[in-house]
Amino acid sequence: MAVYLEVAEALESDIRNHFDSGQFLPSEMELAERFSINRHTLRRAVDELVNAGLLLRQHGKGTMVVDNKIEYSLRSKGRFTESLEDIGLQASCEVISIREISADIKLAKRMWVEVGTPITHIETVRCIEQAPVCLISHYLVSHLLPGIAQTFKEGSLHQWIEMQYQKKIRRDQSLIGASLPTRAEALQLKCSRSLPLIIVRSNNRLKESNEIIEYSVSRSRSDVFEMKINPEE
Amino acid sequence: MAVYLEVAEALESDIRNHFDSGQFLPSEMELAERFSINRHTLRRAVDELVNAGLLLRQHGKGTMVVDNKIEYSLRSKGRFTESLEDIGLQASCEVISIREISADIKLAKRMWVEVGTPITHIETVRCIEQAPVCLISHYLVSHLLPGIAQTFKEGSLHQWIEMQYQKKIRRDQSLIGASLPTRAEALQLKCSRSLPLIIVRSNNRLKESNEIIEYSVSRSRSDVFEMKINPEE
DNA sequence: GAGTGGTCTAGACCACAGG
DNA sequence: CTGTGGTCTAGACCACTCG
Repeated sequence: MAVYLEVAEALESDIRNHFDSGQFLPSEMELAERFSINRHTLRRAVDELVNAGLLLRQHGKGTMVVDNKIEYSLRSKGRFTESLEDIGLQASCEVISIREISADIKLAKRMWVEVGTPITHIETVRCIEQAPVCLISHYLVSHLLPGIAQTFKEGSLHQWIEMQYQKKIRRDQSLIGASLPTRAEALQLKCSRSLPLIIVRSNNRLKESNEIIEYSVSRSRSDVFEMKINPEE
Repeated sequence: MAVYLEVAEALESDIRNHFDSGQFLPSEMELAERFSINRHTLRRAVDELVNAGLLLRQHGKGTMVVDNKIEYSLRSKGRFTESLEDIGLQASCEVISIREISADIKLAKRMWVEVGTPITHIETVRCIEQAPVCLISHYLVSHLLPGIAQTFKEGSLHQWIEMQYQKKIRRDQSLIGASLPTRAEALQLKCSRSLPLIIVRSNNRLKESNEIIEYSVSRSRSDVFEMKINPEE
């Protein structure tokens, strides 16, 4: 068996036993010395664990452990099955950012509004036991929700809207896809870049007027979530 | 930009232009000389294309081109949006295998049948313009569909069942997830192991008796498909 | 045996993060 | 500035395939 594979295995059990998620490994130099191998060989071993999703390299900073015991406890529960009615609607632990933007041509098309329409862009993250599991981008038609950028702080955005604005929201069609996370997404979700995300894009309308009020894109860890569809016939 | 990335790009267009699927590349030594770089750097470049699914290394033999031009024509059309009613139900070009098995504990649980119940397991592949894009595993309750293993050859399995057995089928709940392909799946779908698949698991029942007649698992290329959900309210 | 890819070592320098 | 990971080069030897 190749040296780098043996080192990878040894390293993995070291990490499982002595490291928590978010911690940084010793430097490549130090690890190479510890295993009495060349740095290149050590790197090859680390490559294995990076590909497996256990480690995340950060240029100039170090190599972080990203697979953690929390994740195990999540996994042991099995994957969440999330009713589609809730996706993008339910309690989001935390707001990451709120920005006022105006619709570019792509967004305008998706939301059926004019190019340049003022949009409130809210990024949220949903956590389970402190572990981020889902990122959601909400694009809201600003003039239908005056002041929301100032007032909304946390929790369920849709509940907030229904409470504060006395508006009922209706879920429109959704599209479900999958892709690998960007570097930024992997960092935010504290996961490997080789863990697929489930992407759900959906439009939401006002129940009365049928106007589109929101377009949202959610990106959920596929090791945690599974989307449930109930045909209503 | 790193040398190995530039070489990877140059190599890729070389391959697209001058190589067919199944052909072997010149040796690493020769390629390294041709690009005036070290063999290690050349290998790093080839790594990229191997990961991308364009090349396949074979120890002692050489490096083979495994990509197909079809993939491009698919991509250029954009992704299919597939109505959920169709997933796992619609025409499957080709049957890969048909086997009679008996339900193990896992399958029995999913299908709500007794352990040991005879099941007909049909593997099919859906193609678009000769390119495989979706693998489907059908698990059918054998005694409800006598002789299906002998008679079904190709096309839509569900149409076949409705025609031959005069039974109406009703889609039950579905679960949608995502994961990376196994080695075997990547080979069958002629795609890279880093292209996520969309996994849809669903049960189908007889419309009249409400008995479960089928459990199916489909695995679709996420660069080709996107699943559409219409809320029916 | 000749030729291919696979691994390991060694040393150098670059690019990025953070004090 | 220091320390980290990222890249490139160079040379050696091993393991596999095939004639």
